[in-house]
Amino acid sequence: MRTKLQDYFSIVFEPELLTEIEKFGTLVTLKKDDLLIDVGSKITQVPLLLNGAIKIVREDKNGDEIVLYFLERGDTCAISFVNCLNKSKSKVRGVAEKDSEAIYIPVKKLEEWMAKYKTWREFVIESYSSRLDEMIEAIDTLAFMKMDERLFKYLSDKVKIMRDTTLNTTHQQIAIDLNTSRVVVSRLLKQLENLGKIKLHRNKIEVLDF
DNA sequence: ACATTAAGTGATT
DNA sequence: AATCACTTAATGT
Repeated sequence: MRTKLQDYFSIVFEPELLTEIEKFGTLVTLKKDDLLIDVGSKITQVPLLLNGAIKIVREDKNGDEIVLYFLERGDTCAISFVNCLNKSKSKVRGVAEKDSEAIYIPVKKLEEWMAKYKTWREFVIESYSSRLDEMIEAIDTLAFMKMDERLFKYLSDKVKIMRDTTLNTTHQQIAIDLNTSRVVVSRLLKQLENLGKIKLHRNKIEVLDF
C-alpha cells in the first residue's frame, strides 16, 4: 500500500500524512461496474483513487440518468467529503468504469487532517474546485451541444479516461449515459464511422480520431 | 439449430 | 431527436 500511495501522492502530501493515510485507510480493489455510492445513501468513508476510473452519474426519480464526469487516479470526490460534514445524502451515483484501486478513509480522519495538514487542505480545495469545473463543463455540454457533438465528446473523454482507444461498450450503454435512445446513438455512430473518426464492431468501438 | 442480444434502417411524429 | 417496427448480424447454449 505504501508504494502504491507513493506512486501518486508522495509529491502532494507530506510524509507524516502519508503515514497516517497508510494507518487509517483501507485498500479496496474495485471491479468494473462495482457501485461505490448510490443516490440517497449517506457516506461514511471517502475514497482516494489510486488508479482506474469512476463514473459519476446523476439519476432522477424516473430512473433517467446522465453522466456528469469521471474521476481518475489521484482524484477524490471532495463533494462527497463535504457531503459527509453536512451529513447530507448523496445526490449522485459512483460506478467503477474499469477495475480500480482506492483507499477508503474514515470521515473522522479527514476532518482531523483538515486542521493538521496544509497539504490536505489544499488537496481538498483543489479537488472541490476541479469537480465544480467539471460540473460546469457538463452543464455547457448539455445546454449548448447537439447530440452528435455530445456523443463525440463522450467518446474522446472516455478514451482519455480509459487510456485505451478501443472502448468495450454497447450503443445501448452509451444511450443510457447520454440519456438518449439507442437508435439515435447507432445512427450518429454510423455517421462518425463514415467520417473515418471511429470503427464499429459488436460490443466494441475503436476511436481513431479524438 | 435455436434463442438471445446487439446493431442497422425506413417511416413517422 | 424520439419512437415504432422490423431486419440483420453476432454469440451463446
